[in-house]
Amino acid sequence: MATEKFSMYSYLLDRTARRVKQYAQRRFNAEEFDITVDQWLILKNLNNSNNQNQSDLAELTGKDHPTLTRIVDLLCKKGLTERCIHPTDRRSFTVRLTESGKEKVENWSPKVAEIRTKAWENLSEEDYENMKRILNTIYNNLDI
Amino acid sequence: MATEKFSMYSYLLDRTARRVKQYAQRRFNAEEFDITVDQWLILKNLNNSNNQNQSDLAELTGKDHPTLTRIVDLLCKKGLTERCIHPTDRRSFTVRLTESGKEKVENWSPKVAEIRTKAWENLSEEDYENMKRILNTIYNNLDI
DNA sequence: TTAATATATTTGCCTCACTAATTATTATTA
DNA sequence: TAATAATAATTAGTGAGGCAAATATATTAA
Repeated sequence: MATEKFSMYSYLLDRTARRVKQYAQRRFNAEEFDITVDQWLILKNLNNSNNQNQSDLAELTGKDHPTLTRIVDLLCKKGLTERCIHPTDRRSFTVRLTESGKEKVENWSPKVAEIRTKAWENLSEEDYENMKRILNTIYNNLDI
Repeated sequence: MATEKFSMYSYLLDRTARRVKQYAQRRFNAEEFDITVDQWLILKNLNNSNNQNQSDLAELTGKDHPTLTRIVDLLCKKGLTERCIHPTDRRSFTVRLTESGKEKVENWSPKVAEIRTKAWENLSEEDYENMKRILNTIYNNLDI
């Protein structure tokens, strides 16, 4: 593809991703959800497969290790998750939802899904599939 | 659109935007470009329309004001831009490229364009247009 | 003209991303 | 087994984004 002409995508991607996060965060705040969107991502993943070690959890959620460490710190401080010693590897922790964390995920999942839906007004399922394909292609093109 | 099923876009958007930025930043670093991708965005915009005040520049680049202030601080510290007093409004500064800043933009623009192109392997112009449309629609759907 | 309001920029505080380096532990190999 | 390498998690430093509040100056209205 030509060069200069196609440089704007990084700007569009960046600002759209930021707005998507910002919009969700404001809705979270307005509902006094008391959690960040990144923290929610971790909770939601733990709800699907609890008791992950941090490395796997980082991989699953696309966070790097230092970032994941800090997010888990914050979640533990809020009493939503806890670190447990790994049965066979003393370098590792597994992270699991507390009761309070489970409740949070269950009570809020529908609301979050509704908030997320807003972005797709005026767009079709085909758009959604196209977008998924394009984003994944870009992601893989830039494999590190 | 249905709910839960369509919630993954925020994750895909976020991780793709991050990888796009990360890839460019690593290439910048490898070339000893000595600048961040966000700083480059500001320089590039100034090159198109020099002597913007900070508010307009923030609007143009999609940065919020505090962030723009800090990026301009760093660019000034590097001697690539300078703040000039606004002729008629003493609250404002205009920002302009120094000679060194202009050189930087001119010398590096082709390289940056080449770096940016990498993301579009295996994708068509139609994909590009679709993606632009979808991202802009999402952006406007979440108008703040 | 004075008072109230609006605007441009900056500062402080918190969260997150990326890199490099550190610590503790486990696995490998000489 | 002893030395080396690899892995899991953390810490430190820098850049950036978001929000709220502060400062200085302009604009508007009473």
